[in-house]
Amino acid sequence: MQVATQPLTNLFLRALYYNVQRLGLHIHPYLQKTIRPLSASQPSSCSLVLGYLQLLFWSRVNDRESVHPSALMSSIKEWMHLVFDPSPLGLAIAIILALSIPIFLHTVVFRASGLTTLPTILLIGPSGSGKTALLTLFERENKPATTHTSQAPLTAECSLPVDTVAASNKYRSVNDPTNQVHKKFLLVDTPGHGKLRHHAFQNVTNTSNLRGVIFVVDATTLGAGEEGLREAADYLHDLLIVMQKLMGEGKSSKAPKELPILIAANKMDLFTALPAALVKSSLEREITKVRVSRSKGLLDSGVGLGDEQDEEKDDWLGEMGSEDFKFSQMEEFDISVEVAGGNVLGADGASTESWWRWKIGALRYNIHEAEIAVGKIGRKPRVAMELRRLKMTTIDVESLEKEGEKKESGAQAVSRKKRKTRDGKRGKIEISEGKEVINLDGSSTEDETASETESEDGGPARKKLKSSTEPSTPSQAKKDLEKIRTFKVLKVDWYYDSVKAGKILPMDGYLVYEGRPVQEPAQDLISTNASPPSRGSDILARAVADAKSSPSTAYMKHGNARYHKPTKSVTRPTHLLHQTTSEHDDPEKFPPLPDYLTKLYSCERPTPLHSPNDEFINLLKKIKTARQLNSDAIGVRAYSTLIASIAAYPYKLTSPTEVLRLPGCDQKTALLFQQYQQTGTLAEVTDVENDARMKVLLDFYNIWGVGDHTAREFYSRGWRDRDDIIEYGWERLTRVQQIGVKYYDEFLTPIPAAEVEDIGAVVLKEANEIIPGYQMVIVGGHRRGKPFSGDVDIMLTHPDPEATLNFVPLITDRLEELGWVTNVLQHSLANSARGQAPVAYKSPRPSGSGFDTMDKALVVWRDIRYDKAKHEKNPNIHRRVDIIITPWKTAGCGILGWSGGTTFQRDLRRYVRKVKDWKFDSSGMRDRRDGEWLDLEGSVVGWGEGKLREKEMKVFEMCGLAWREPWERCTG
DNA sequence: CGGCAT
DNA sequence: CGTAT
DNA sequence: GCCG
Repeated sequence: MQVATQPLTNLFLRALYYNVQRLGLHIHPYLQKTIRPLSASQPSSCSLVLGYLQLLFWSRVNDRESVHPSALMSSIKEWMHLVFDPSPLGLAIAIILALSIPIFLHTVVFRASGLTTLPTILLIGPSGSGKTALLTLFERENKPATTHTSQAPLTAECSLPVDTVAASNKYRSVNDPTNQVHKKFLLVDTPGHGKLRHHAFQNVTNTSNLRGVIFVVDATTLGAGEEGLREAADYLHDLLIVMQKLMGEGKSSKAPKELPILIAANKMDLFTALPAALVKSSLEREITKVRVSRSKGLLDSGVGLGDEQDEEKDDWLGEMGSEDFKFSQMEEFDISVEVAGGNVLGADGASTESWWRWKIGALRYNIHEAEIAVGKIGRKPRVAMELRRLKMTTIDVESLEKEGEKKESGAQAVSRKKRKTRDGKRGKIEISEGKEVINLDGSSTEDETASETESEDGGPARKKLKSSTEPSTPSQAKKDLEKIRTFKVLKVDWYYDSVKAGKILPMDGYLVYEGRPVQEPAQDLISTNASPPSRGSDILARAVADAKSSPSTAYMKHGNARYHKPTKSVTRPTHLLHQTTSEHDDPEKFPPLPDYLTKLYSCERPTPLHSPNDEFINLLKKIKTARQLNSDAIGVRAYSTLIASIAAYPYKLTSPTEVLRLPGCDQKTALLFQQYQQTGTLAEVTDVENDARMKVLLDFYNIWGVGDHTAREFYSRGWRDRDDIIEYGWERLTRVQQIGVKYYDEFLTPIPAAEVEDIGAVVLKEANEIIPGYQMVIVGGHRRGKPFSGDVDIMLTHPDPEATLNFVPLITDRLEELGWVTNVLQHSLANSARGQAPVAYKSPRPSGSGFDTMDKALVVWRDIRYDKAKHEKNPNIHRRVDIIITPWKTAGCGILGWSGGTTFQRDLRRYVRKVKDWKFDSSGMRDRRDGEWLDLEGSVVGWGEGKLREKEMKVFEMCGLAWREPWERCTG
């Protein structure tokens, strides 16, 4: 073999590739991206093989299985040499390997499914751009034919050399097994003439297994104002519309998952040609024009005959409401646009190289056509998770069988909840002397991997999955299944052992998971024979859930994200309010609207803890939460406002028109009320509650330390319950999130008012042990009169400003030492940013005067008192406690800022901004014009009993607000 | 159509 | 981006 | 989603 000039890597790759080939395998190229930096110069096969190599390397380093195919051993040795050889190349490779190892733990090798149709690429473009020449080039690899104007679509079966570089003979060796490897595909040329364009468009919509479109333009005719530019843009616009529509249909079986388009700027060799970047921008500019005139219907007749004319009118290319068209707007429809220059007739091979590369990308295998995946995954839930991440929806064959059996025998499905006992986790949360230590280092990874390999689900135990569930139970469902191809996940060992045996071994012992790919429009099929979410780790249920609730892809197709609203009401309410003049709807008959309810800001009106309309309000709160989880912050704002408004209404609502009178409520709110009145519930709430995704998001969102963003992030990783988080993501959680997960249930347990007061008393006592003279107010929900609280908010203040300075660490340390506080989640310096002292928030503060005060600590609390005779360990549950320290001079502001409901707080801030041009927060009030601190409560002197309440009242007064008792600030 | 608490 | 009200 |  010719070794001298070849890097060892290459040799090894080819050896490996040969083995892969012998087994009829293809490497899954979604790995390609990660490897590109290494193999950019040899795009195709080598990078694929490299992807596999990383797996070998990984298992070598982690040497857990001692199985190594002897056929590969020598190569591996060579490879290892290279890696440990301090050559720059070896080093670079080693680094890349190390970085990408986790990615390769999953699916790696795929066998191509028996596709009935070859992957197809369409060639489209105006006449004279050189399409046919390009076709011929690709077909023959080298010599473009001379031009002729094509009349009908021309199809050529082409072979893509797996290694493009091979064409230029750079790395080719005589014995190279990759020489013979070609991937076949169809290249369809379409006529360029305007009158024949419908052929091209029909091809886009009708071609099965369409992988991409190449739009060829003549770069010499694209100068500004030239007719060629206009024509090309025109054509491209219509083409993109067709593609957009196709992709927009989304779920239809025909639409590909993604549809890349290459704009091949031809004839770049001529000096009159526009550079590729310019081609792109001028096409974008021209398409913007086309788009505008199309939407006005002006150019309707200009384009072509027939089909597109009638339906075209209401179509808009790209992002709705966008001023300028950009190719990037097509991403939303999974259409990636790439512009690359080249030259069909060029002598040098590089002239069309970028086109080649694009084509290989478009033709790469994707998991959806795979039949077998091999990976280092031993357990089914993990497989399910990885598949979710790859958006590969399958139905577990095992669970389908169970369904079938159930139907026949009426036997119960043995719901053996297959969650692994979470022993692996114990290493992470250690309990020592009643004080929990969250172990943050990665030391437990080892166990996890180990427990993964030895898990009960993996290995031969799985053997009886399908083949051995013998014909004695000839369920029809099962028989149907046999006919449909399934997607199998096997342990890598199958590959190793196969190579060793020199033949493809039966998969029985290696099968980790077998599933039936879900054909997209098969939803009804699923929902009829499946009971969605009952079984926790049931892949079937998850597949169903996923199929049903994929709002992200479904809605996002149209318009921009801002208008993405999950308003998929099943029972669609009438869109206009019926104005039947029954006595209930007669505005005259409504109870008089209290004058405070004409007020726009919720801080201007009393809002009691309970309202006659609590039931309706609770439904609205659920919609609000749904808005939050769907990243619609503005929707949250809107619902907060209207909830606060309704909560302040002292009468039971009787009609939708009555709702319209309330501030923050409008048509939409009235309709919601109407629906509530008629059905006793709200369709959107029902939808949300039945939505598996929303359930999961809510569960995550309820973890302390996890907000809506992170909840969605967890979901997108494929996690579906807290166990998934613990199993797959524990090391990546922040410390407080780990605590949040650990005490999930305890933190959600309501705290009775008496316990709240008890905790307050303990904190006050200990504060006074440090510095006597402290005063304490329990703020938060408890102060508003809630019989149960979610957490405890203790505000401490002291007449002496020196006492409150830097007090938070003192008190938390003491409480921690005494054992009341088990964890400090967060020490906050929020107030210190502006300081205890009056200081302009705009101008940089003068240094030196006590700005290092920590004003609050968020801690985990547990009562240390328990009956030691009865219990060995402390049985009390963990509580969330906030300890807030405020200097005396702003204590009124502090208490006010910590006592109102969220909406009350917002509206208070909005109010002082609008009415006074002030800026309020719990550390005080400032003037927005000059940033000066305003002393609102200085007129209250002394520090005796009742002074704090007086100070708070003073703040209301100075703001021009009527006093509201804390229990009148329950805005929700 | 911009703004929406700090 | 999380927390607090 | 409502207000100015």
